[in-house]
Amino acid sequence: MRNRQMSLPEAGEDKRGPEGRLGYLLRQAAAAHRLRMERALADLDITPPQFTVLTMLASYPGCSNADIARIAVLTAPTVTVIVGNLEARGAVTRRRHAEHGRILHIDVSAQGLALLERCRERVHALDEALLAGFAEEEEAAVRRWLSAAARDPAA
Amino acid sequence: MRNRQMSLPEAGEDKRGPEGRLGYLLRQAAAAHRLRMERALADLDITPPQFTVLTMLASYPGCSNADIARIAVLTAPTVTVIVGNLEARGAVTRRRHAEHGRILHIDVSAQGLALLERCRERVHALDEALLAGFAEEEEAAVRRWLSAAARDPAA
DNA sequence: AAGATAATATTAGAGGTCTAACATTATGCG
DNA sequence: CGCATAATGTTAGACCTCTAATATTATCTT
Repeated sequence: MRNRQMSLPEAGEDKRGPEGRLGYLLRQAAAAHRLRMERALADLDITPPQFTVLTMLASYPGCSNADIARIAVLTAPTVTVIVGNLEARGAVTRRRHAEHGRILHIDVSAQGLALLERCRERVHALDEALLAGFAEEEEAAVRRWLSAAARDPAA
Repeated sequence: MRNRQMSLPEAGEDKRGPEGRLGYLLRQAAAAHRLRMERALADLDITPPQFTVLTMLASYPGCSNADIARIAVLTAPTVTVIVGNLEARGAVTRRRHAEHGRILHIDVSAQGLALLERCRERVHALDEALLAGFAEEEEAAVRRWLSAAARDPAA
């Protein structure tokens, strides 16, 4: 049932090649990268968002749910879900702030640190692959563009 | 509770500026663009994925669930959800193939077409904004890079 | 013609993401 | 001090996305 009547386009053709709309291209590229990461991490039983949050927790130990939401540009409920899954998995633990009774500090467990190391190699390899065949000037343009697109999600 | 003990970074600083990891930048940029689209379309009661699928259905009328999954690079269950919501909303209708009893053809309703037109203006405006401040050479590099990143989600 | 293979559509289950609403705790102002 | 405001964490509900499994229908092979 490939091309029934009017020959549908293949992936990368038509509006979905380099001439397509930028927003569409951006979504496709991000979805493909997410899927590659998901599959690269699947046997370690960790998801890409969990890896991202775990990385931040390792960089800024003891920060709170709200802190993570701010630096990861996610909402508080989203972070609650991700940290909940990391906790259920044993990668992080939580403790109440000494004086501020409401705040919960999050710490990466030894098991979580070991897990993080194993993830890093694979994710970095995928990141490297994103640059294959591009000159430094092009890379600089891409970085500048992505940073600009990431700013002001509210605007 | 801004900077409690060790001064957490602001958005766009640290690993999240143009020097950050490309995969991370890509995710942030796509998430920001998705959120902008969500908010731009919210009052029309349609989501970005629904807009994407509706656009494809208008371009290739009468194609099936599986056709959409192929050209949008999504899985069949995902498309089932999105088309189901479009149908519940009255933007599309479905009919059985004349001879192939299993295939369901999807058609955009008049209401769906009118809706699509209203969406297009807003989405195109957001797409234009993605290019503000970038030269043609840079745009070409970005397009080439996004297309490369979007290829081979399985690899 | 009969059985094996492939394609289509759907359901179930898990996880991520948002908005809206709520409960709890800090902080600030009169 | 006491109340208003803000920050933190959570729950509820909706949607998108995946993998895995199932049912139905077409097609191919022998």
